[in-house]
Amino acid sequence: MGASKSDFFSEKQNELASLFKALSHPARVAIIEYLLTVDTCICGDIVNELPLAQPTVSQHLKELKNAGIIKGSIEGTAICYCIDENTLNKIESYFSIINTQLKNKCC
Amino acid sequence: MGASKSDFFSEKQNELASLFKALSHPARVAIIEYLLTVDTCICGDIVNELPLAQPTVSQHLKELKNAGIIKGSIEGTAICYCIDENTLNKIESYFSIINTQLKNKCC
DNA sequence: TTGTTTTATCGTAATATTGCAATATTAAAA
DNA sequence: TTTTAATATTGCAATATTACGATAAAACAA
Repeated sequence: MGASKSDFFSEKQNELASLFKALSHPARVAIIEYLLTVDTCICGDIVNELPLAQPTVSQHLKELKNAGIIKGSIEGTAICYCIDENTLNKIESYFSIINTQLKNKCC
Repeated sequence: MGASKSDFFSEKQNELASLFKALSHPARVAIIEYLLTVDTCICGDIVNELPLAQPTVSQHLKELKNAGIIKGSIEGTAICYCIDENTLNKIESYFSIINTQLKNKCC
């Protein structure tokens, strides 16, 4: 096969897996970290920050946007990208809950 | 191509991407969540919890183990699996730092 | 209009992932 | 030793991902 049997898992599990998949490439981690280093939303120049061709970066940005991890707004010829704080807060909460539950375990 | 150009990114970015990749499949999210529902490490019976064949589950467990997200110890014929608290704490810290930094941003 | 800049999409090649049947391995039980 | 049970490995087919050249689309400038 090759297609994951997502029908057999809960919607929440699939959503979480999608979020992690969006972050599962070093280029996309690098994009997030670059967006963090600047004080405002970034219009243009993300392509110049990465060692990848423009169509490749565009594809990675699309995946981050589809997953809801970043937001993009058109600003003339350029597009301004921001991290979606809401989504990242949700991810932190998820791990926070896991780690709280782990406190009472054996290992 | 198809291979990611990991040489062009930092070691930390590659490590993070690997962790997220390990969590990027609903079956592996389900495994983590199942390990959380029990009070001790689980010996055996992970295969019965998932709608996947035994070799497939074994492969998913291997990926989680290689990423350092779970630990497995041999216990007779069975293998006992636990979540690696250390790794999950690191992931939470990562998002905690990101979210703190996001507090001072525009969007 | 024509040109320029920026980003997206298409098409395609290379590689990776997913899933499972068949089989192997390992350790305990009979 | 032989059997049984649990997990791992191999091999392979189906599908997904990654990367980029070529090209398109959108918005502004001259």
